[in-house]
Formats: sequence, C-alpha cells, structure tokens
Amino acid sequence: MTDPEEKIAFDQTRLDKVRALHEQGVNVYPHEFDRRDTVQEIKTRFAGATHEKSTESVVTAGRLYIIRNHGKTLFADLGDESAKIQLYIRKNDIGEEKFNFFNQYIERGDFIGVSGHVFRTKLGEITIWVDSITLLCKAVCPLPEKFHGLKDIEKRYRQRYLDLIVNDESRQTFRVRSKVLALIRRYLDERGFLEFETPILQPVYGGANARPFTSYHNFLDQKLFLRIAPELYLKRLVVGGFEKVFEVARNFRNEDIDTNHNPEFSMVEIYWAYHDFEDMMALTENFITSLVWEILGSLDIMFAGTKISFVAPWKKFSMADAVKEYAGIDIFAHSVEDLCRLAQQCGRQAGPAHVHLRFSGRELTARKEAPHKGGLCRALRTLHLRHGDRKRLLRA
RNA sequence: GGGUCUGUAGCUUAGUCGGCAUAGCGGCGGACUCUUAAUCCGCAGGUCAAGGGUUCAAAUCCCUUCAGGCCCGCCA
Repeated sequence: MTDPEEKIAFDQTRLDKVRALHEQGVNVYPHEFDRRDTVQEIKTRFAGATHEKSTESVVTAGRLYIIRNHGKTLFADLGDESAKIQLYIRKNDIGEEKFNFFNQYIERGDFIGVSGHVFRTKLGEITIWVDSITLLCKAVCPLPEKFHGLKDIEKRYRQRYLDLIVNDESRQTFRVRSKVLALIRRYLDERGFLEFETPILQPVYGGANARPFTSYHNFLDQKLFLRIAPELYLKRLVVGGFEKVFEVARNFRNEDIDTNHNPEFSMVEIYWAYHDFEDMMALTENFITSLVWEILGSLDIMFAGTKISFVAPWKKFSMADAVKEYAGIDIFAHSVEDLCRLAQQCGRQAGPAHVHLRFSGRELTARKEAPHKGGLCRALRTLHLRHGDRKRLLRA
C-alpha cells in the first residue's frame, strides 16, 4: 500500500550536485546505454580470471552499492538485477578530469555504465578494471545504511523498493512469487482449465464473510463494492456451460492488517464440473506438489525454522479427527458447553457461537465432507493445540 | 478489538532508579594507487514522536494524543 502522506526526502547535497551537473551541461539522466553484458554474464564468463587483465573488454551498467575511496584509486561495488561485481578505478587509467568528476559527483546509489577489462584482485575478487565511466542516473535519495541495512519492518513494507534494492532475500521472494503465478496458470492451462477475469466492482458482494471496501458509480448512481471473493461470478461461468474455470483473483477486504493479512490479496479459485471434493483434494495435492518441485527442485522446504515435506500422499483427515489427534479432544463426546469450557481451559476465547460456527464440523464430519483447512486451523486455535505445535499443521 | 513494547542526528543507536545529548555509518574538508562495513585526521549535523503536568532541574517520572512492532482474537 502507498501511504498518501508518504514524503520522499530528497537529499539536498545530492540535489545540489544534480543542479551543478546540469549547469555543466552533463546529462544526468541519459535515455539509453549500450550495455553489452550483465554482471552475472561477466562473472560467469570470467570465473577463471587471473591477476592479469583480460584482453576482452566488457561493458555493463548498474547501481553503485558502495564506494571505497583510496585517494588516487578507488573500489566500488556495482550491482544490476543479476548480481554484484567490484569495480577498480584508477586516476592513471581514466584521467584526472574523469577521476575528479567521479569523486565529486558520483556516489552511492547512482547508476553508472562502465567499460573495462576483467581481472582478479590480490584478495581473489573478480573485478572490472575500469577504463571509462558514464553517469546513467543520479540518485537524489541516499541508500539505506551500508552496514545495518534496512531492517525496520515498517519501512520495508511501506517502501518495498528500498527493501528490494538492499535485501536480496526479498528480491528472491518476489522472483518466486512471479514464477508461482506463471506456473499456476501453466498447470491449470495444461489441464484444460480456462482463466476468466470476473468483475471486481460488484453491486452485491459475496463468496466469503468479510467487510468490503465500498465505492460508488456516478453514472449508475449506485453503490458498488470491491469484491471480497470471485466465487459467485466463477460459478455463473459454470452455469453458463464452462466446465473447468479458475481465476487468479485480487480480492479486497476491509479488515485488520498484519504480516499475514493485507487489505488486498490474491487467491486462486477453481471450479470443476462433475467433480467432488475428493477430486479437488487430489488436484490440490498434485498442483501444490508440482509447484514446489518446479520452483525448488525439492519437496522438502524450510519455513520459519521448520522442515515441511510436500511428499504425496499428504495426510488427510476430518476436522474432528484433527482435533482429536492434536488437542486430544473427541468433539462427539462433549456438549457444546463442554467444548467451550475445554477451549477456555486451554486459554482460548470461545463462546457457544464460536463452537457452533466452528464446529458445525460435527455435522460436516458426519457427512464426510472435506476438512476445510481454514476450518481446521480455526478449530485447532479455538480448542488449542495441546502439543503446542501449530507448525505441524503445515505438514498435515 | 484486548495485551504488551517501542519512538533520540539522514540511517543504526547509547543514555531510561531526574543533573552538560552518546557513538558508528552517511554528509562535508583533508591523507592514502589491490580495498571488501577500507583505514587515518578534522568539521557540521538534535523541537530526544507531539502536547500538557510534576520539579530548582525532564530524553528520563505522570497524563493525553499520534505513529509503529510483537502476541492474542478475527479474516485468507
């Protein structure tokens, strides 16, 4: 989310430098640069570099992450989307004028293009021995602090671009997310599912229980809601005769925000005619397993310090059985009042409404309907995990 | 919604049983031609979140407000 009050603090000394460069006729924001190599390509191609400068030259570009100035020579780390590489710049090589220009006007955060030859320093670092520099984009905001980096959680969420600049894990998470979306679409497409874009502005919202965001259409003189789920419209497509439909849907819910809940979030909903929950469970198992395998090349992943195995077949059980296994409570052996009391003994808030809502599972289970994951988690939260290990749910 | 913790220089922070506002990074000036958070010397930089109160004296104690983190509840 973007905070409308967010003010970006331009650094005055940087703005002064931009102005000074303008006055000197230097183009601070040129339109293009003929980059011949990405940083990763250079690092791969010159993995065997020695202390001797390469005969082949390279031309690359990126953002300056740090500069180590040694007087008549300096080192800098240049990074593009693919990787980071060290630059070695000497007054003797690029000339006094260019060298002074760099010292005076180019700083951390700026984008530059460089050409040069590759070698390995005494300390073993693959480095570009630079022979020319072009300023490509002057940064007017300072980069986050070089040693501590950007750790402030609020800032990381509010200013994701900063997080992405300096935290490679975040960049990796974003890459994975993009890949997941592509793979979801490919997986379902290969199985004959069609994706549709259903209305986001809805006159009547439904498909979930949540408070909506409200908007208004001037021409229709009508209140409209941002959808809280795509369900009802996807079902209409099934009514219309499409037998396998899905949507990667952005939904909007006007509710509490925390690290796991955003007012706008994406979900995948799938509808499949002539198939029951057993088929959907099988599809889901295969679907998730395939995604994990394609992205990680493994079915065992570490999440929040816990190893999670996606190896099929997954354990499948009813909500009632889950409560029995993890909380040690047989919900069929107790009255609603007993269940409330048991929940409270475990330090959980629970009234009859909770139990009725959450444990309509009594009837659900009796009819052997699917254990809904959300329902399962809610049930276990309400009745508490006696073993105190909610993470094990992730394996279940 | 309930509980709890936090807010000090551009950033990261010390100081929190009241007594001159700390340091590192960054910035600016200077030295340095193989460094890795380079190093060394110097300088500038503060409405201690905001407002009120107690006190000779408040970053520090009290009250109110604002912003945020974490835990619980709820939703995905």
